[in-house]
Amino acid sequence: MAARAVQVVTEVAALNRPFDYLVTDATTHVAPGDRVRVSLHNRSVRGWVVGEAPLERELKPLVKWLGYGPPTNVVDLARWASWRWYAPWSRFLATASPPRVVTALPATPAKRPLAPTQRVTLEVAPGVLTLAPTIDPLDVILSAYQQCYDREGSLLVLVPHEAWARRVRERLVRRGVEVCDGDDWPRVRAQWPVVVATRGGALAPTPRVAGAVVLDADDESFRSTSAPTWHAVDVVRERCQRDDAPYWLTSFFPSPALSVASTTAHLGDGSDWPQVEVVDRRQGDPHDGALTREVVLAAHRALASSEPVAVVIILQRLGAGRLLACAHCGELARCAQCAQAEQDVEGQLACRERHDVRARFCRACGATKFRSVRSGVTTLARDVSLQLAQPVSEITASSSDAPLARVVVGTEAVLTRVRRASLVIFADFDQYLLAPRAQARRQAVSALARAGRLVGARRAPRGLVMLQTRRSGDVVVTCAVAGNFEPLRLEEIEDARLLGLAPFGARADVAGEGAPAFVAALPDDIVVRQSGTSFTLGAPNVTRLAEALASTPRPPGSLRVAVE
DNA sequence: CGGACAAGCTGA
DNA sequence: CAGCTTGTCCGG
Repeated sequence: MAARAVQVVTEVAALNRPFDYLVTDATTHVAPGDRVRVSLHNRSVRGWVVGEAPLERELKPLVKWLGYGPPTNVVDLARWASWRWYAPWSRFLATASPPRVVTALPATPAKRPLAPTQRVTLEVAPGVLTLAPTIDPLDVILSAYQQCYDREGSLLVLVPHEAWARRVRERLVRRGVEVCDGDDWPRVRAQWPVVVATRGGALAPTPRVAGAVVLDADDESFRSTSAPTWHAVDVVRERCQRDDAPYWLTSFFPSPALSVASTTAHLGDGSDWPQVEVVDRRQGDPHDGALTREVVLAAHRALASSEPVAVVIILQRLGAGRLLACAHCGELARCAQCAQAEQDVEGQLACRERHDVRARFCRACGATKFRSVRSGVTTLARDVSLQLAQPVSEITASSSDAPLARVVVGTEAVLTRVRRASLVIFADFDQYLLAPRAQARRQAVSALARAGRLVGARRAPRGLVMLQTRRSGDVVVTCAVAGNFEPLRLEEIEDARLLGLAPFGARADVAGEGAPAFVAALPDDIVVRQSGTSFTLGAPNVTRLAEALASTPRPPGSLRVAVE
C-alpha cells in the first residue's frame, strides 16, 4: 500500500495550524476527526486528524491512534467557528470531542414514527417562531421530527438549561422517540435519531443533521461566557445551511439578530399572554407597604381560589440591588420623598432617581455606620407576611425544595420552581425598566411570559399578573397590557439599526499588550474606538469582521479578541 | 505554548 | 570561562 500522510491540529492553542505526519502500519485506519498523539518539537501532544496531506518530504510518524473524534462535517464546522470568533481551531474541536477516549461506537437504532394518536396536527414551517407563553414547545419539536423524518441524520434539539433538556428527553421518550443526551458522546457520534442538548450540542458530533430546533433561542445561556464567546444559535444556523437542513428557533420575543432577515411566524395571539394589570405606584398611598392596596385586595381574592400556591411575588434584584441598613438600629436607608432604597453615591446617600442626595446618617437613630443587606427577598417576605397576615415561603436560586406556603416570595427562580398560581405580582417592575443594560428589558418580557405560564392564560378563571411600577407609560408595560410585543420589537430593531448592532453590524473587543499594534494594522473599513486599555471594533457585518481579523498579522504580545 | 539554542552577564 | 539568565526562534 502507498505511504500516506495526514494533517494534524494539536492541542497547542498558539499553533493554530495543522502539521503533517506519516501514517504508520499501526495507524492505517486513521480518519479525519480522529484523536491522535504526535511528537511536536520533542514534545508529546494530542491532536486531531483534520485531513489528508501530500507526502512530499520526510515526516515524523503519528505516535498513536487514541480514539474517535468529531466527524468530518464537525471538523469543518469547528474551523468555520474558529474563523467566525477568532479563536484556535483546537478549542472548537475540543468542544466537539469526548471527555474520555472513545474507541468503539454503538449501533444506531432506526428512527421510529410517532404513533398516530401522538402525531401533532400543527405543522410549523421552519424559521423563527414567536411562541406565546401557553404554546407547548414540545409541539414544535414533534412537528419538526415529523417533517424531518425522511431526511438522513439526527434531529438536533437545543434548550437553554440541562434541567429543561432532561424534561424534554423524558417527554420524547414517553412518545416512543429514540432520543439521547447531548453528553452521551458515543451515541451522538453514531447519529442517534434525536439529540437533546444544551449549548455545547451545537457542535454535537453527529455526522449529519436532518434538522434542528432551538428552544428559547434568545436565552443568554446560548452564548459562551468565557472566550471564545461563540454563540450556539449561529453555529446551528451555519450547520443547517451546510447540511441543507431546516431549523426552527423559538422565542417569546425574538431579538433583532434573530428576527430580521428570517421568516418569522407567530404561534398563539394576545389571548395566550396573561391578563396584565398595572399598579402605578406614583399614584399610590406612600404609606402603603411593599404591596399597594390594589395588590393586597387581589391577593386576598386569589387566596380564596383552590390553587395550592395562590400568590407568587417576584422581586428581581438586578445589578447592585443591595440595600443599606443602619448598623446600629437596623433601619433601612430610604429616600424621604419616594421611600425607595438609597444607595451609596460617592460617599453620600441617594435613591435611584436622586431625589435627595444627603449625608450618610440614619434617619431613625443618627448613626453614621451602615451595613449592606444582601437579601431584598427576605425583607420583602417579612413585609408581605405582615400585610397579608399569611405564612410566606421564600424561594431564591439557592433555596431547597421545602413544602410551599400559599404565598411565595422570591427572585425569578420562583418561575421555574412553581408550576401554577392564580396571581403573580412583580413587586418592583422598574428594576427591569431602569437597569442600564438593554438586556434587562428583554428579561422582563421573558419573565412575563413565564409568569403567564404559571397563571395559565387559557385556563378559566383566567389568572392575573400584576406589575407594580412607577413607569406605567413605558413601552414594555403597554405591550404587556396589550399582550402584543410587536411595538417593542420594532423599537428594538430601530435601535439596533441606529447603533449598528446585530444584525446591522458586528462588533469585537480587543485587549492585551498586542492590541494597539493589532488594531492599527486593521483594514480601513473597520471602525476602531478606544475605551481605556481595550478597543472596540465595528464592522458592517460579521463576515467582514472575521475577514478583517483573519487577514491582519498577529503582533507579538498577548491578544484577546472577543467577537460580538 | 514551550523546548532549543545563542547571546549576554557575573564572579572567581 | 563555567554557570546562569534572558531572548528569540520555530515546530511537520
